[in-house]
Amino acid sequence: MKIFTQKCYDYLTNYVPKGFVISYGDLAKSIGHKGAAQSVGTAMKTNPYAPKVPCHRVIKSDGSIGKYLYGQAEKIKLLKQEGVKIIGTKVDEKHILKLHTFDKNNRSLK
DNA sequence: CATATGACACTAT
DNA sequence: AATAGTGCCATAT
Repeated sequence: MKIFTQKCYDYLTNYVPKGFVISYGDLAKSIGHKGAAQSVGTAMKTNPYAPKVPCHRVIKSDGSIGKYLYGQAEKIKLLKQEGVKIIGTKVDEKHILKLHTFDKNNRSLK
């Protein structure tokens, strides 16, 4: 059982491909720490493995960019380079990785 | 060991 | 729709 921070890096490097992003909250859930969204951010910050881990592919649940070690502008730049569309201040939904969630009728949401 | 902090999320205005 | 208030939780101090 790896520590939280380690799992974050592991998940990012192995499950978040170039051209896609995931929210802090969903990342937390994905590694089994539901509710620890803010902690994910803390982890990214305290362990600047810079380009080593694609921490620029983590955004807020409302689609907005969030912060970045080298500044939000840099984060946006990197994402664009990877082919992610930015609409105004938010990331295009098509590039956001979501958990397999369902609505009340048990139909998967897109 | 106890408190504070912050790359967040959710709800109610 | 946009903003403010409240809750969360792993780390840092």
